Amino acid sequence: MSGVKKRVTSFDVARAAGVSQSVVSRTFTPGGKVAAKTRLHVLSVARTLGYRPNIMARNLVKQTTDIVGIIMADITNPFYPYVLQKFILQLQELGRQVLLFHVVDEQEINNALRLALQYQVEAIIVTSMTLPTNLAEECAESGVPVVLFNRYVRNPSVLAVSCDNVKGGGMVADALVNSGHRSFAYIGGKPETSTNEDRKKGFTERLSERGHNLTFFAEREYSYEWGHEVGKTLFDQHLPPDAVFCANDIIALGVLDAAKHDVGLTIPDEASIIGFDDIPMANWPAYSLTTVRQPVNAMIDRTLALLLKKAEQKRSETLAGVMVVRTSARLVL
Amino acid sequence: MSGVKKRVTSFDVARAAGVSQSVVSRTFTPGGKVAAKTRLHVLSVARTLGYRPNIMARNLVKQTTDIVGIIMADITNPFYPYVLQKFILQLQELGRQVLLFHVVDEQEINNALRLALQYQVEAIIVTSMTLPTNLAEECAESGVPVVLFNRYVRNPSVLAVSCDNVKGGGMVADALVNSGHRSFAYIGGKPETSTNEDRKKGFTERLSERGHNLTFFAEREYSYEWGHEVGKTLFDQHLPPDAVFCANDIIALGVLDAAKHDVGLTIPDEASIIGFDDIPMANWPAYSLTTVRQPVNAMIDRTLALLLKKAEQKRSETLAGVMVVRTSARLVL
DNA sequence: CTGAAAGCGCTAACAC
DNA sequence: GTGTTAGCGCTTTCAG
Repeated sequence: MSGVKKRVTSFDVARAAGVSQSVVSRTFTPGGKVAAKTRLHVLSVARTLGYRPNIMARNLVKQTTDIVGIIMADITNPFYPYVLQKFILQLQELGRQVLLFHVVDEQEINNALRLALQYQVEAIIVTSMTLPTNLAEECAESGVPVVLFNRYVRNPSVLAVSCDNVKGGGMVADALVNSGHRSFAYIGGKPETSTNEDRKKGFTERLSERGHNLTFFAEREYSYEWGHEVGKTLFDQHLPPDAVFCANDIIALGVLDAAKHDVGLTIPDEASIIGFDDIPMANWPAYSLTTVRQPVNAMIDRTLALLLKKAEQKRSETLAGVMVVRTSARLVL
Repeated sequence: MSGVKKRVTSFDVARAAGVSQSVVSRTFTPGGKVAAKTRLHVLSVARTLGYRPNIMARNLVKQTTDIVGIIMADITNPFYPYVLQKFILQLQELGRQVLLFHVVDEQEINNALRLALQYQVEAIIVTSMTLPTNLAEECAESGVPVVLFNRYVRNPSVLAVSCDNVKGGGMVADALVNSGHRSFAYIGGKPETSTNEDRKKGFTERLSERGHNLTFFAEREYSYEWGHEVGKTLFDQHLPPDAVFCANDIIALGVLDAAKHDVGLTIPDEASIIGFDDIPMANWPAYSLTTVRQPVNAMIDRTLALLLKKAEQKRSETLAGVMVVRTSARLVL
């Protein structure tokens, strides 16, 4: 009624229960040594007073936090909500909470990181962004482990977990060549990102090993709009490619829609389109997108292991993806 | 190298700079009164030592937090990533951070809420879930404002911001009836949720005012899979409805795919399908879904106002949605 | 303008 | 078992 309620502290409970404050503290500490009846009494007094232990105060004295910072850029790409959900669920099970930072561009990662550090997070996960080396070192110095998810940087001191994108690109090239395709396009995402570079590299290198080249190449960002836009120009050429590999699914969906709905092609008869990630929409009948599935669960597990398991050798990891064959590409297996 | 780095505290900086600890504190306090040259000196010492103010400690003494808790269930529904992103961006601008809780079912909201409270959050946003009344009161008692986003409960003491779903359902009914449709289906989401009940209510009531009834009705959950499944049985009837209103877009997309790809109907010629939300995919050419757009930005603004603006009359709000006409429904305007 | 001192709410020895 | 005491790192009077 009258403005801010005063907080109920362990002292209040102690006084009301006729015990010392430490007894209250012990009552709320998992292994705390308190006589069974005392504990019950304290608990009941606490309940009637509406007492809740202040975790922040606890964290302060324990010199630790159970908060993990997640810095995320691309949250509207359907790949990430699942990732985020899974991270949170796992972390919650491990007794951690998630402080989520959303950054719009790479500049801001700087601030986000600093902020996270100020909140004394126990560890930091950075998704779909790279870290300037100096920043990485700053984190290392402050003793807060940082792991990049789905990206990596050259510097081996920055831990990262990602899919084997080079291999993934190679698998796509092989499948396409094996099935008799003859002209190949690569539609990339954001330039200079490790995912984009590696998928492109894996694809083109395998292609040339098999005696083929790219006939079309473009890259800009990881979005449906970009895929849709470039798809329209791509298939408008007088001799469009018969195989298109897109840096991720959301781009591929845009390309697919351009091919089918804007240009009027029959897919996969007139062109094969393949993506990367295996987002939920890839399996929708409107798309039925052939793609390379990232081993998300395993990637998340490894990320958490690198972040929170104390006794383990820590080094970056690359997990293999698996090809998911649907009907957006004409593949003979 | 050697395990955990010791934290650098304001005392360390003070000692190294030859000043008192309070000077260091003031240096890092926005309006702090410190001689310009002292501040510069402290700042430089702080930098070389790698000092970062400990926000948790500050929060403890200031008896406030700049952390807002968001409790979210449906994060993989494409409607929510945008909502989440927007909330975070706005909150970050207001100098707040977001502690994100993901709950799988309504049971867990209990825990999530309690946890959030223990972390001394300044305010709590609950999306797409309702609050048992007792919980709501507990929050009120602890003085932490809670706002439901996109749901509400009868109890007027629980603040909520949502779209005018009754009106939205009515708009859809009107549009459909006006355009000569004759048999109407409602595919709902999760039963007993205010969104589902209100959209259904608005739709069916307006329908009956106009002399029509529902010929088909089903509800289960807000998911593509549900829409897809029910869509297949719906259109497999010998006299399927010519107008289908779905509780949200993601369901509608499933229904649409069932109609087009599983049953082989031509949309909108053989059936009109309308959704609710206006998620990004609704505008993709593969779907071109006619829908009711929720005024998300305004809803978010109002939510934050209710949560953080101190001097304002607080009561639940309902904002009007707007019909977005695309091509999944045969509408004459 | 600067320093000393008193907490914020809690945990963790250390005695009893 | 329980109480006492000393902090965790910081802000904030209150003197100087």
